[in-house]
Amino acid sequence: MSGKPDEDLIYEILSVVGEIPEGCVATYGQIARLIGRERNARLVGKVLSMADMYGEYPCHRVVNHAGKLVPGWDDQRRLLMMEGVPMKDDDHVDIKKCRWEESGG
DNA sequence: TCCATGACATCAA
DNA sequence: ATTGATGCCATGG
Repeated sequence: MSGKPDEDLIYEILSVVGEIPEGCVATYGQIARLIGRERNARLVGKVLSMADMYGEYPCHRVVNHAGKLVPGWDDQRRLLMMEGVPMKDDDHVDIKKCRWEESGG
């Protein structure tokens, strides 16, 4: 089980990212919290930046607290739109409507 | 150890 | 919305 320290984070982060339902988005802080690393929101982003080499995960469903999309990634907007995610702007999703409620209430 | 970086979060102006 | 500052912490030189 215990491999390199980063592998554990990668596994937990990607595991949560893979749980994000279609048509919803999650924030970095939200994911960081779910894995018990609320302070590691930045690590989430760092892992997602190379998540594509760890498998196919819906990393496009992860945005920052303001619902802003990833800088320099045009496809993200297109991917979110075709999932039915409400957009506020070309660079922001209406996170108030599509925020993933993993607590269920 | 010290310094710089980062797909972040939060506050103040 | 934008800019500046601060907190947070893993990673790399």
